[in-house]
Amino acid sequence: MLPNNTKTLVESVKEKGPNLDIYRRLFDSILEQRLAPNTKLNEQDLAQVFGVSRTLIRQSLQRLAAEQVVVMHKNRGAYVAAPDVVLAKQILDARELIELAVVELACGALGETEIEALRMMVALEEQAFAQGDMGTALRRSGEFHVRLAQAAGNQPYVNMLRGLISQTSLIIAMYGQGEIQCARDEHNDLIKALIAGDKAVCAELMRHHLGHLRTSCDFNRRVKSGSLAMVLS
Amino acid sequence: MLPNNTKTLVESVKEKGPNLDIYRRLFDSILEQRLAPNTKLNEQDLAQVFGVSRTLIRQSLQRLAAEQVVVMHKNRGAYVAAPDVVLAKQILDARELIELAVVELACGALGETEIEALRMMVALEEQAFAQGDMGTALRRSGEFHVRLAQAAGNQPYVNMLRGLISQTSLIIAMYGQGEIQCARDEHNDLIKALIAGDKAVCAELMRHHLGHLRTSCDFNRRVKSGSLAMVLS
DNA sequence: TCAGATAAAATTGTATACAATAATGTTTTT
DNA sequence: AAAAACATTATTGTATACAATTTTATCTGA
Repeated sequence: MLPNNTKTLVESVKEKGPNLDIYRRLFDSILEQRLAPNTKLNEQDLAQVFGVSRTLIRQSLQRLAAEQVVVMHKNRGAYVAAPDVVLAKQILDARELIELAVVELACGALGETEIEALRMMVALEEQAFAQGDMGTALRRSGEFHVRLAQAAGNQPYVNMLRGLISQTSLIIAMYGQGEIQCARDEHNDLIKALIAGDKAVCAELMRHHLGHLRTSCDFNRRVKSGSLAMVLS
Repeated sequence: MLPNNTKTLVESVKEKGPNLDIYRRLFDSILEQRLAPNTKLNEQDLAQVFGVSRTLIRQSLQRLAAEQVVVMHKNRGAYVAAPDVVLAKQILDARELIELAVVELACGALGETEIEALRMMVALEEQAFAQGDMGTALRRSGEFHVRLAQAAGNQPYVNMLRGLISQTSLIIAMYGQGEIQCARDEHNDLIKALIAGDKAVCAELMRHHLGHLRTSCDFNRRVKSGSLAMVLS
């Protein structure tokens, strides 16, 4: 059996507003890295934590599985996904493809409202970072990118990117090291460039931004925390 | 109320091998356009048709909804998705983005096994077409593209493309006119070009191929069949 | 006759109960 | 003591039961 990280799971999810639905809370918990890759997601435990029946828990888990944030093994339950090195690189490639397309669309085409919203997201991200809440900062960093895709005005891009970004969180959790957030000003730079409207510059900024992500990962290292438990199981 | 296309639904889904699971059968039924956009998917009816409880039906519907093939309205049930003109264009744009990336990866990099598999898919598609089974032909056409993405070796591309292709089926059902399949030889041409290994040629072929899709759609026309029922509901 | 209100039916949403499978612990055998 | 076989427990998979909501049908009053 897994060394009981079930309790950790429970505690990491509790004490939040009761308004957010179960899916969202699980999703955010994973994005904020309070649920490590390979963590087993026991249905009954989660049902108790959230105060609902297993029915709703299963719905959420299945939706997360459809997004590749969770993997479900038949008759053996759900686990936080843990992309291997090969998949991790594919995810980052795919993300770059989408993000460059987004930037292409958004460049010089942002309305005042959208610009304001993006600036707000950056502010929130920096605030979380300043408070040392890295999990929230990471999640908000992702939300910035999703918001940008929304501003670009292509719904499939938004959907696809959302999935890729959540998987990026998993990749960072597994292979990340050092200061991933060190380049968070880049979001502000990107906004400026998008307003300026030079597509080549925007694309280069985004490429550079995502490049940081790659270089901050050590794909040689054997995976982090949760996975050990998985191996021992 | 909707003019009872529930019976149509039932008949369109029945008489298939019992091995395929429910999700797959629903998915294929939509891809083969036996379930028109906006068709209501009644849970109890489906449960009876498939001989299972609503539990499994709901699981399948929720998964289809996660893939945007079905939309679920709270307390009002599931309907086959019916992308509007704006979304339809976004979907085709997104599909082109992914497909071009796939072609870029696959160009000159296909193994003998993959080539053989792709040729097989084309043969199956043509066979269905020859037999006048347009639904199956359309589905297999999509499967060819998915198979190509698999051969390209990037899993996220496969996942994203799968969703986009299924939505393309809906777009064709709603806006398509004339001979969509008229250019089905293009799949064979594409295979040849991929083997030859000229990326520019491959990209151009794919662009052209997807261009056919756009030109075969009339986005001015008001949507087809099912949607009227939706309006009347 | 038609609009609105009210009652009945149908449909979806959630919880619970039971079945099937896997994980764990104990006993038995060598 | 180690390994295999069995029994027990825990967990997931599916069906059913009940609650909430919406839709349809009926009734009422102008």
